[in-house]
Amino acid sequence: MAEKIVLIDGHSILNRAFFGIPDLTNSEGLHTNAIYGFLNIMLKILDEEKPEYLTVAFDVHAPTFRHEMYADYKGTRKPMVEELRQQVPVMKEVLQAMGIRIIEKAGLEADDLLGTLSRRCEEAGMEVSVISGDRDLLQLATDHVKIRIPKTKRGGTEIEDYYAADVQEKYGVTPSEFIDMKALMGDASDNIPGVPSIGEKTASKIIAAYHSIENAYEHADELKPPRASKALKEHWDMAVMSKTLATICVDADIEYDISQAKIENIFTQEAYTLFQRLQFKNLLGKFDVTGPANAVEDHFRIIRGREPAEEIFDRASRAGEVGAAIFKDTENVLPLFASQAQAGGVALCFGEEEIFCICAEEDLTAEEILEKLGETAARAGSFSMFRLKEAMSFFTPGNRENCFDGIIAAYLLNPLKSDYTFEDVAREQLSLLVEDKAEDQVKACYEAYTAWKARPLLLEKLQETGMLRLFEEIEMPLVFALFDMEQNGVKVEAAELKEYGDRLAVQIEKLEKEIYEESGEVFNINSPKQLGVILFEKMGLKGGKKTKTGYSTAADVLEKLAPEHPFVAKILEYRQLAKLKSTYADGLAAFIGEDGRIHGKFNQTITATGRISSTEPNLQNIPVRMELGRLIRKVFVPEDGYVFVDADYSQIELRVLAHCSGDRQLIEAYQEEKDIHRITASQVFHTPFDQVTDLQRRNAKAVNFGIVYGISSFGLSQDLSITRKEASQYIEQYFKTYPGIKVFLDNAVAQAKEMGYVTTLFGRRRPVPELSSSNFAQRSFGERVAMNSPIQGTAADIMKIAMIGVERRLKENHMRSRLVLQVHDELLVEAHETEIEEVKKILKDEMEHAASLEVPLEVDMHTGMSWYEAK
DNA sequence: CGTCTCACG
DNA sequence: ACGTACGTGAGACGG
Repeated sequence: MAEKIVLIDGHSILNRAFFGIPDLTNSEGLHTNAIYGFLNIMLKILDEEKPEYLTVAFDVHAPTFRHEMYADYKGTRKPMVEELRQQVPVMKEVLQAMGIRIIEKAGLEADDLLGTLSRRCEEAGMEVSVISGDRDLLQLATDHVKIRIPKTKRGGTEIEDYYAADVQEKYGVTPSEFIDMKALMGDASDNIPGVPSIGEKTASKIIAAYHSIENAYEHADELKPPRASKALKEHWDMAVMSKTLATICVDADIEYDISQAKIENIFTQEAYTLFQRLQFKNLLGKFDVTGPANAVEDHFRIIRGREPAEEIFDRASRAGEVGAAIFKDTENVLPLFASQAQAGGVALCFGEEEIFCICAEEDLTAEEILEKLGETAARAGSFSMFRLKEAMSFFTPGNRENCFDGIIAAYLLNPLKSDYTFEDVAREQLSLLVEDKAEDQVKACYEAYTAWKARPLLLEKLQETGMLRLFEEIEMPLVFALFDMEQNGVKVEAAELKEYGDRLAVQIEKLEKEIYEESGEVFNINSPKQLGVILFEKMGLKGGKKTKTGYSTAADVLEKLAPEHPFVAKILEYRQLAKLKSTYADGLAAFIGEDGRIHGKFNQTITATGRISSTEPNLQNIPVRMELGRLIRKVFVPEDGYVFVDADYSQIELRVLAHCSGDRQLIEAYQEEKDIHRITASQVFHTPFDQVTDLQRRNAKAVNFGIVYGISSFGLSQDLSITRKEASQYIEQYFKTYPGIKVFLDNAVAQAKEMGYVTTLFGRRRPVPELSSSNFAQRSFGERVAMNSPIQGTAADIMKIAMIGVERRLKENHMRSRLVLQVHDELLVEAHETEIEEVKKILKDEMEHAASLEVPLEVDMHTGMSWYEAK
């Protein structure tokens, strides 16, 4: 059987993949979608065809022979968008790593390379497949040269195949006649002019009848549509030129040694490393990874019984470094209570070949195993796990100082991911692939091994990125502070909450009735779609469309209509009440535990900036701005014998900005310790401090906020309901007043552009991949992120330091008071009534001294018998 | 499961 | 001409 070669049109397939696949970026901010798509297409074809040889052709971006001849027509090629351009060299790197032959030659287009190679290979008796997205190449089709055009459709790529006969069938002309057809009809995408007024239909008819433009020209008078006849005679020179442009060269002078195109193993170690960097997870499965992968499978042992288990724990304790994982008992759990599954045992690793799975049995219960685990943690040199905070609901590590959480490390190294798993860490740090199907015990062994093995690597990366101290001194201690806070929970009066909900229900029902009556029909007020139709069609209000699915009924739209239309005001009120009832009254009630407290989760690996997030329920968005909503805070109460002490930072972000920018004016303004917005207004509007009007102050405040968010004239104009021009003037004035701020913000963007990330005062990094986008909106977003993240992130760092300090002091002094909530710039402590003054002192002290800035950190504090009172 | 809306800092 | 204020989470709707 004849040997096979596959020839790929590099740029064309890369281009196809780029536009066919949604944007992907790796953690370095490198766009990868085109490379990913290219590889998928290539692998699919290799799989199908199993060729002996493979070569990828690229254009060299210099004017080529054919370009030069008719520079006017071929000169204006659109520049490639940045996201695609940056992928080209990486694509070549990938191919090289896979040992795939690349061919490119200055002065030749990929088409010509492909044409020449396909001809030569065919002559050498081979079967040739040419892969391209470009139909131009159809002219190369023969009985042994197959042109394959991939189409990215939903649900995979389909490939259209063309031998010479297929071209004939589909287009009614032979492959070589295809050139003549192009010469007549032209091709806008390739800047081939063609003959005016001749399109695809006419060209096809003419060439089918006369086979070449030369022959057609000789019979020009007979040509069917008289218009075409005239055009061809008048524009014969265009036709000739177009034919030259459209003809792919098949005898270019290139050196090509077929033996270099031989396909060896393309899944090389080098390629694996590169794929990892590009984060092509599902392509990694195609590699045959040997080595570390077997460490776990080959060496783990299942330990049953008390004595052997105790021996392992003992050996682990004496080992310097220990990795551990807890696995669930899947056998003795009713499916209904799966979420409350008990531990089935633990896996331990303390050496390359020391991997053990210790299972609970009758003579050794899970409780005992977990207790031993805590003791082992206390005695080991280092103790590594994943999701330590979650694991701590099963056991108590005897020492918090030597603990390591690989998930937290992974988060710091790339805070943009939506989830973090030990499998990802194993793959990224150890090139270790964990089988999805592995049973729980085996998975736990992998997890323990990964915890043990990846720890030094992760620490080294944290060191390299300047985040080791952040990790060791802030994030790891915070794990325990958050754990304690979750365990503490916050007391919520269930009965009062229900009463509040009932009161809302009455009002909601009343409003509902009125709304149905006034609109003349019963509809779902909660459905923006239905509501939009009622308001803007049935009732004919003006205030046009906005969203893709219909009319916008967002509050800011409705608020503009409300003064004129009491009906709209009722909708807004209904919305407000419905939200309070469903999200807060009913929503919170569902989370009250048997101890009368809500134990929400405080998550450490969610936000891109370093803030903590709160879920199940979200306790960081309990209403406060509107009185009716604020009332909910009355049900958050301290235990008998306790009082709430609430402490919040005053304008921490602006103070961070003052410090980080070093702007003398703003720093001095803060050292005055007066109303900062008024000072800003006074300086920006050149008005004496005590003559600043309310409007001026309000505007200055909005600008201050805007600066923190990464100011844009559009955003500010929206916020203040002014024109963009006015907003621009405010911003300009602001920057004139505080020139240091402008320099700081510009620097942040510049640094992000250069390095690809921004940092906080404590070294926390946030990558900003959006800055390399060619899309204006995306890029602008990146700029705002670059301005905002260092500020928001530094404030988050400071609060974390404060929390750790507060927790530490409360514990050190053996106090009964406890931290129950964190709301970004606010801490809520449930203080024992004998400890109130001490708690206040600790809060003030730890919060104000969490960081030493050029401006003082100020804390406002209140006490009360509910969160409502204490705020 | 994506979109819209809205609660917080 | 475009189309955004930064960071979150949850509930409701509707395909």
